[in-house]
Amino acid sequence: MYRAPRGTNDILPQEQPHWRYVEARADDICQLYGYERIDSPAFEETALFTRSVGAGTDIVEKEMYTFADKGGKMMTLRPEGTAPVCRAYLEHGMHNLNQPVKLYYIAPIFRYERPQAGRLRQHHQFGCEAIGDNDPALDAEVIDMAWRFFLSLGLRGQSLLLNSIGCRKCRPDYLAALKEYYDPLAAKLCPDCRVRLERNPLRLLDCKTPSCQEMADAAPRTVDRLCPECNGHFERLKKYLQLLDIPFQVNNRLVRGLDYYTRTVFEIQPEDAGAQGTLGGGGRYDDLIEELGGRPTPAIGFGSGIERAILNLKKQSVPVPPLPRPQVFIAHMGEEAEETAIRLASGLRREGIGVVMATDQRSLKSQMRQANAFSARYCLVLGKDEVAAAAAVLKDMQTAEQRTAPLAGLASLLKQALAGE
RNA sequence: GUGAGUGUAGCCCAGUGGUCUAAGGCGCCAGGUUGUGGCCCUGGAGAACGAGGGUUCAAAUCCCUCCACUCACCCCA
Repeated sequence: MYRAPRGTNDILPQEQPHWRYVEARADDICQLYGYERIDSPAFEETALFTRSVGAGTDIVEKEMYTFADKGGKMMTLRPEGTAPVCRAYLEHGMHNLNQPVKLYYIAPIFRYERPQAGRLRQHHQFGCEAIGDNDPALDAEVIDMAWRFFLSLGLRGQSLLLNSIGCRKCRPDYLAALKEYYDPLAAKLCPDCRVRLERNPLRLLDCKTPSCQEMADAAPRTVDRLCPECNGHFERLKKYLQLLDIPFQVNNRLVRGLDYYTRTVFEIQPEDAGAQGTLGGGGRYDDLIEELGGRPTPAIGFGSGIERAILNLKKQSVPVPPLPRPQVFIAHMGEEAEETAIRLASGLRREGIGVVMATDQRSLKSQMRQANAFSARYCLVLGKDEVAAAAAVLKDMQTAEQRTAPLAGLASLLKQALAGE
C-alpha cells in the first residue's frame, strides 16, 4: 500500500478547523498591520538558496530537496520563505513601490530531515517580510506582529528571545575577537564546534554540548562589539519593545541558523518548550537584497511554523471554532421521492442552504441515522404521500418535532428557522 | 547522519511457543414488524498477526535481515 512520504502527512478533515483557524488569525494580523499576501512557487533555482541561506548552513549542506529538471537546471523545493520573497521583490521591481514593502505568506516548506515530534520534511510556515526600511520601529513592529499572532491564537506563556549580531561593518571585528578567544580552546571543543570554528564561528555560540556551552557563556558577546549604528539600532529596538509592553530576554547566544541575518535576531519559544522549542523566529537581513543583485535594501522578517502553533494549541487545549457544515438532511423513499429530493436539494442550495442528501435507497431508519451522524439540524423526509402532496416532512432533529410543509415555501421556511438559531 | 522503542482489522488494543483458521472496544453495515435518528439489544463485514528468511513436531509469540513508524540527538519552524 502507498503511504505518504516520510515526514509528510495528510491534513485530514478533522484537522482542518485548526488549520483554518491559524491561517485566519494570520490573515487577520497581516491585515491589521498592512501586510499583503504573496504566494511564490514551491521551488526555485537552487542557487537562490545556496547564495542567500549560506553554504555552510545545515539547510544548504544537508537538508535541501534538490533536483535537476528535464532541462538540466538545478531546482530546490523551498527550504525557507525569505529568499523567494526577496527574489519576487527584485523580479517585480518592488523597489518602485512605497517602501517598506510589506508582504506575508503561508506556504509549505521542505527540508530533508529525520522527522520527529513537531518536525517534518514538509511543514508550513506563516511568515512576513518588511523590505526597504531600516528603522528599528519596523523591527519592533515585526516582532510585535509575531507576538500578537501567537497571543491572538490563544497561546499563553510564550517568551521572546532577542539579540543583535551586528552588521558587515562590526561583524569582522567581533569574529576576530571570537576566534582569538576560541583558538586556544580548540582542543576542548566538540568535533562539530571544531568545524564551526573554521567555517561558521558564530554558530559556536549555540552549541548544545555542555562543555561548549560553558565556553560559549564566557565568550565575547556580540552586543559588546556592535558598531555605534548597530548599537543605537539595538537600543532603540529595546526601547520600542518596552513601549509596546512586550517582555523580552536578551540572549547573547542567539544567532539563528541562516547566514543572511544582520543586527536584530529573535526567537519566540512556547511555554512548554519540548524538543522543538521554537514557535517562530526571524531577524533583519540588510544585505540580502543586495546579495541577490539588488540595490542595498534593508529588510526584516519572521517565520513561524503552523504545525508547531497547532501542536501548542492542542497542548494548551485551546478551543478552535468548528467549520460550518450543511444543516439540512434530506431522506427519501422510492424512486419518485428520490427524484423530488434531487430537485429539492438543488433548489435549496441555490438559495444558499447547505444540504446533504441520502443516497443508495437505504431504509428510512438508516437514513435517519445518517442524518444524526451528520448532526443535521433539520431533516426533510420525502415519501409517496409527500410527493403526491408536493410537500415534505420537516423534522427538527433537536426537539424531534415534525410537521408537513409544502415544497414551495420550504426554502424561506428553513432560512427563517436556521436564522433563528 | 547517530541512538532507542514499536509494528496484530479504518482506529485503540488482548495475546509471552501448541486450545489463535487470533479476543475485545470504537467505528462501519443490517435488523429489533408496516415511513423516522440520538440510548439500548442482536447479527454481519473487516486481520494470511509489517516483509522475507530461520529454529521447532508446532511461531502472532524465539532468532536473523530488511522495511516502516515513533521518540530522542544534531538542527530547526
